[in-house]
Amino acid sequence: MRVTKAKVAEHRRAILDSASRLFRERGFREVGVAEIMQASGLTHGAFYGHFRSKAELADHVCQEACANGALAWLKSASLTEILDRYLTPAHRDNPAAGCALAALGAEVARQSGEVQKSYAEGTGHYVDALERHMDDAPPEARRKQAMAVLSCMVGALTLARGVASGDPALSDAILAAAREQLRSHFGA
Amino acid sequence: MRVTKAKVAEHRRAILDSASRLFRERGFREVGVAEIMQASGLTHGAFYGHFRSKAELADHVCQEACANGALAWLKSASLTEILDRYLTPAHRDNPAAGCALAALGAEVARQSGEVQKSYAEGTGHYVDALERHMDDAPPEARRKQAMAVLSCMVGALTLARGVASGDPALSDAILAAAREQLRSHFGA
DNA sequence: TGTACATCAGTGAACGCGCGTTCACTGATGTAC
DNA sequence: TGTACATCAGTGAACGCGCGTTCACTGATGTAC
Repeated sequence: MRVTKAKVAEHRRAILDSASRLFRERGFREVGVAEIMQASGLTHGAFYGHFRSKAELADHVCQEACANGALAWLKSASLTEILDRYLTPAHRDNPAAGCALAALGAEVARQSGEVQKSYAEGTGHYVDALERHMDDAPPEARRKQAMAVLSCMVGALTLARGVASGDPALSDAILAAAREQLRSHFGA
Repeated sequence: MRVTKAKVAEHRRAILDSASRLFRERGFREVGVAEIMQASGLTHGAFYGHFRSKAELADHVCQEACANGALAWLKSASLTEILDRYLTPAHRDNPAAGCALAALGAEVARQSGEVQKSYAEGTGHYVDALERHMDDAPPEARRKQAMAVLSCMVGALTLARGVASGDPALSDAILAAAREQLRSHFGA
């Protein structure tokens, strides 16, 4: 049955949000259209009224997740605050609501050119945001420091997630070590 | 037709090697049994004479790739040599022959407990190997430094791969920045 | 403001393809005598 | 060492399930008068 224009927009938003969470949690391939629609409170077939294909949905999700992210917060918070929020067991254990760069990084390389563009732009923005916090360094070194800091953050989260079940203590230790090292080398 | 025992072992090795390359290059889900067998010079159906399932193959591949890796080399090389080999466009562009921690990290969390154990052990060994190179630090700090260095290496490679098509210059810059920062902070 | 009708978002079932897995068969290997 | 036979790795086709996609249908929405 037909539905209010407002409802249509609401449904589209619900699909994007469900997909964003599910994709970050389990990856593109492991999540089906049927599951996304169920999580959005709609039926399987309604999907194609909103998107042309699953790939198109993946494009939109990546663009939103990578481009927007928590950029405003990244710019206003201090580096210590950023590290204390990013490098935690809570973030590790909840990829669905976490950093898209870390969650989707490996899969992005196999997606469309659009997605890769979005991911690259998102990464660039993250570097920009971190660059502002590299206080005690000559200007031309700040960007390099920001890239190294972001690499360490993403890598620590990735490794911590990979070993979370197999060696929980190591997982916690990696997060703590990265946090400590980054703070002592780049912190205020 | 039946085949020499030596040939059987050779075929099993070929399957493991093909799968190891293909999985690192495109991920577990994106690579089919048929493709692995074709790359191994055998037919589709012969697979199940060697492994009980695709999941069992994934287990074995992870164990080999994560546990063994290039550990001997990691221990004998200097930190500068390690960084100069790991953080390069060549490594970025050839995941099939590259670091399993970086290539499989995101997917390992969705694999069996066996695989996760292997990944955790592999990560532990990498940390051990790097720890030896943290010369100018008190012993209790070396392990933390090693974990941060490994995080930065894996994260830089992941990010560089993610943005490789979307922003090639940024991709090269990330590798160079991580290499430079790690060398200046931890190098000999 | 009311009424009549065209539009179209959502439904639920069906389709078709790909992929993991199975199986009857083949013929070379390895073994028993 | 030779011969006869059982074993079994590999073949190629088929099966069946899951998933992305399509479609005829429904009935509420929004519009034209």
